[in-house]
Amino acid sequence: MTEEIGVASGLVRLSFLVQSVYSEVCQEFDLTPQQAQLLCVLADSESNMASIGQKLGLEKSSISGLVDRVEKKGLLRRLQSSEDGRSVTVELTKSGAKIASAFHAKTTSRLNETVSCMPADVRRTFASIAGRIVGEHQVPIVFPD
Amino acid sequence: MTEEIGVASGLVRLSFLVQSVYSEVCQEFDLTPQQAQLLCVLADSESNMASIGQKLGLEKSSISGLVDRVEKKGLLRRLQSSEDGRSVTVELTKSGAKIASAFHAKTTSRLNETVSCMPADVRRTFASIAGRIVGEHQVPIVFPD
DNA sequence: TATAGTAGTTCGCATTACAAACTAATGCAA
DNA sequence: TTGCATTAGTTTGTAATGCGAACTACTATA
Repeated sequence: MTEEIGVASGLVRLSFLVQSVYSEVCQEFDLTPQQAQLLCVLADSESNMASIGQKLGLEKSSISGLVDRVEKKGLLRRLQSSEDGRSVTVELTKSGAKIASAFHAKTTSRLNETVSCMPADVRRTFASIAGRIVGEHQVPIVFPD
Repeated sequence: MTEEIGVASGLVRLSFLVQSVYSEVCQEFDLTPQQAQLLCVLADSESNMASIGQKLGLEKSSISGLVDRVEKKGLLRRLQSSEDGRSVTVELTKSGAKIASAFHAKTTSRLNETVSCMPADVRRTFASIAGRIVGEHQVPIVFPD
C-alpha cells in the first residue's frame, strides 16, 4: 500500500488526489472548482475584483466573467465602493454564505476521510509540514481553516 | 512563517501551490497543464484512449480532443491496434519523449526548490506520508518518480 | 448470421483564461 | 482648475477544457 516516492512526485500526485476530491464535492453543490474557490475566498471577507485576482492568481478579465456567473446564480453581489467610484466590492449573499459554509464543511470532511488511514499523530505531523510549506510561500487562503 | 493549520486546509492550499508551480513550468514548455499531464502519463508507457481516460479521470470525448491537440504539435502519434481494430494506441514521438522528460525534470527541480526550506529529514518524512496517502487511494501515476 | 456491446470520434454547449481595447473614475501637475 | 496619466473593471475575441449524446466501425456472442 505504501510506496516509496520522491517529494516532487508525492506533491503532484497528492495534488491530483485533492483536486479530484474537491471536484467531486463541487459537483454535489452544482459548482465548478473555480466557483467554489471564489466562494471560499469571499467567505473570509468581502473583496474587490483586484484582490480576488491576486488571491486566485488570475487576470482581472478572468475575474469579471467568474464573478458574473456566480452572481447570476445569486451567490454573491457587486456593490459600488463608497471610497473609490471605480472599485467594486464583492460579497456573498446569504444564500452564497450558506453554500460556501456547507461546501467548506463537506470538503473538509471528505479530505479528513482521505487521510483517515493514517494515525492521528502522523496526520498532525503532515498538517504541520504542510502549514510550514504554504506559510513559507505566502499561499493565499483559498480554503480557510 | 509556520502556520498551524488543519489537514484539509493544508491539503487544499498545498495543492494550490503545486498547481501554480506546475502551470509555470508548463508555460516555459508551451504546454497546458492537461497536455503536460498527458505527456507524463505516456512517458511511462503507450496507452489506448480508454486507459488514458481512466488515469486522468476524464471522459473519452475529452481525451479525443486533448490527444488531437497534442498530436497536432507533433508530440505523440496514434497507431491502429493490431489486436483490436477499434482500439487506438497512443505513444510519444521522439520529440514528445524529449519534451516530456525535460518537463518532468524541470518540474521535479522546481518542486524540490519549493520544499528546500525544510531540512532533509522533514522532506523525507513528508514524502513518506504523501506516498502512503496516494498509495492508499490508488492515485494513478500522473507524474512518474 | 443477426445483434448486442465496445472503442473512439464528432458535435454542441458551458466554463475557463488570456490579451487587447475600452469606459469611467481618480489623482497629480502645471 | 484644467488636463493628462493612472487605475479599476468590463467587454470582446480566441483557444483550451470537459461533458453528454449521438454517431461510426469493429468485435463478440447467442
